[in-house]
Amino acid sequence: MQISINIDDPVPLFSQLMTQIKAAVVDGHLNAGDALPSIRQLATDLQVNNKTVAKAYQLLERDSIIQTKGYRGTYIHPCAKENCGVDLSEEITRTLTNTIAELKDAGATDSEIRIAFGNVMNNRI
Amino acid sequence: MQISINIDDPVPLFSQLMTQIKAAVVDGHLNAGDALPSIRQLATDLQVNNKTVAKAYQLLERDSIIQTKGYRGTYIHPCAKENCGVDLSEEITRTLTNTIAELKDAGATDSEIRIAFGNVMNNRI
DNA sequence: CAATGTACCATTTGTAGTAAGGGTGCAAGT
DNA sequence: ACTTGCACCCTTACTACAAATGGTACATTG
Repeated sequence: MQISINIDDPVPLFSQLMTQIKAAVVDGHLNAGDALPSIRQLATDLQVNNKTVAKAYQLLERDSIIQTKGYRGTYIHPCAKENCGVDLSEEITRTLTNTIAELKDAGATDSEIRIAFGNVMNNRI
Repeated sequence: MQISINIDDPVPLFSQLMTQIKAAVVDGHLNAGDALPSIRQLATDLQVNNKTVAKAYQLLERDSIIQTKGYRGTYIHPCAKENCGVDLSEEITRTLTNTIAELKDAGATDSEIRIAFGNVMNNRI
């Protein structure tokens, strides 16, 4: 598995990581059950912080692309290939687009929507 | 009509203005058809910028609390009293609360929701 | 003990948005 | 001429957040 990180790329490092691991899965370079390097290992190899790799791994696990087994390491999820097609962030964008369109139709200002959004996200309702 | 602005109040000036005008409407101090001071006039009286008053007036007109008739001045909307009960910002908050709850149930991260929201609001879809 | 994922503390940098102010100009009606 | 609302320009604070980094510590298993 070859992973390369480009610091000059405006795409966040953790996002580059996720993209490349997903790509390796769909290409077949990584298959169900394959072991991934540990967080510390990969972070050292790529010269990035542990937490950057940890973040990518966390999101990949949430998307069921990988499986972390605690002290036993991290492996490719049995259903990784199928789950690569499911892009949660696209779903989020679609849902929000619809909701925001509704609000604007109702006469809401961009600013008002932003303020209300901030309040909801911070539980200051 | 008495309007007082408190600069030390964390509530934005334009928001204080809106609140007080609405209050005057429900109290009966301002009735349908009554004339409001012009933007420049009120701004001078309260020692605030024209644009601050203009912003309050714009939002009040959108909420059908007042009616601006161009060069002829600004007046209380015929249905002002009824429309004071309709708080659009509450509606916005309710709608967003529901949508965001759905997204979180689906496994979305706060950060992801924020990013997606920002993209949608800026048409960078 | 070594390695694993994970959780917490913290910081810095850059970006984006609100709120408010200052200014200048324009079309429309009196 | 004068006033009206409204449209742009630009600037200043302030706040919130993302991204990344640093360090320390934990329980677990081999």
